Amino acid sequence: MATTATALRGISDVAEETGLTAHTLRYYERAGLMLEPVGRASSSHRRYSDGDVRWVVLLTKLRGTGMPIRQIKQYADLVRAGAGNEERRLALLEEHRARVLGQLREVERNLQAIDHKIAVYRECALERPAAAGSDQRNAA
Amino acid sequence: MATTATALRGISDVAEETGLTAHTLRYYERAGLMLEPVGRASSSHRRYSDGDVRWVVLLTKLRGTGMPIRQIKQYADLVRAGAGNEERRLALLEEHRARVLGQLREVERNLQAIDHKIAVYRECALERPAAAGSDQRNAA
DNA sequence: GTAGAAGTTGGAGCGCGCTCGAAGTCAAGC
DNA sequence: GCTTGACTTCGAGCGCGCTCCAACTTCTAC
Repeated sequence: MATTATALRGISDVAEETGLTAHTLRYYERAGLMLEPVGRASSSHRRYSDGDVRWVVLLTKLRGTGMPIRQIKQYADLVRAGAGNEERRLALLEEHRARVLGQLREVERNLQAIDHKIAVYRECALERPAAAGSDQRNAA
Repeated sequence: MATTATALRGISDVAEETGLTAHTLRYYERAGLMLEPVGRASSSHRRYSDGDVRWVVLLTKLRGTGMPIRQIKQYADLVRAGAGNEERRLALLEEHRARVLGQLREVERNLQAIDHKIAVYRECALERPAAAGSDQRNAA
C-alpha cells in the first residue's frame, strides 16, 4: 500500500500550492504557527510533509477569515499540546466563527448603504443622457 | 420651515455619533477625505454641519467594507470636483462593490472549511464523554 | 479670576502582517 | 573547478490605519 508516494516538497512547491510566498511560509514557521519544526534535507532546505501542507492550508483558511496571527498561534499551541484540550480548540474556533459571522453581517449592512448610493448614481445617469461614450462601460 | 435646527456639532459629539474617535476624525480630515475643510468656531474648534456628519457616516460605510483610505480619497476628490464625473464615481463604487462581494464569498468559503473542522471537534466531543463540565458550553 | 475640561496643531509611535535585503550554503550542470 | 540558482538565516523595512504625545489655546463652571 505504498501507492501514496507522499513526496516531500520544497518551500517553493508549497508556496505555489498554498498561494503563500516562501517568505510568508518562513514567517509563519518563525511565528510558531507550525505544529512542529518543518523537516529538513541534508542541505537544511525545508521539506514539507503532506501533513505540513494540510496544516498550512488550514492556516490560510484561518487567515482568510481574518484570524490574527496571535490567535492562530494559540490554536497551534493547543493542537501541539496533543489530546485533552479539544474543548478549548473547539471554543476558540467557535468564538472565531461567531466573530466572522458578525463581521460578515456588518459588511453586508454597510454594503447595502453603498448599494443605495450606487442606485442613486444609476438613476442620475438615466436622467442625463450624459457626455459621449457613456455606454462604453463594461456591463459586468 | 426652519424646524430642522441643524445644530453644528463639536468633534466629540460627532465622534460619539459616528463611532469614530476625535483622533480619527482629525486624521480623516488631514487625509483629505472631507469634501471641504470643516467649519470652525471663533475658537478654531471644529463645527460639523449635518452634511459633514452625513459624509463622515458614508466614510464609515466605505471603511466598514474595507475600502482603503487612498481610494476613499479618490472618491472624495471626485465628489469635491462637482457635477460631471458621476460616471467615474459610479464606476469606483461598483468596482468596490464587486471586490467586496468577492471577498465575502471567499470568507464564506474559508469559513465553511472551519465549520467542518468545528463539526469534527463536536463529534469528537460526543465520542468521549469528556472531563466534568463539558456540557456548560453555550449552545449558540 | 481661576481651575479644569476640552479643543488645537504637528509629528512621532504602534501593531499588524508581511516583505525584502544581505550574506552565506549547497547541489547540479557545464 | 566554476557558475547558476534555489535555498538558508537574521534583521531591517514597509504600508496601512490609526493612536498618542506635547505644548498650547480656549471654553465652562464656580
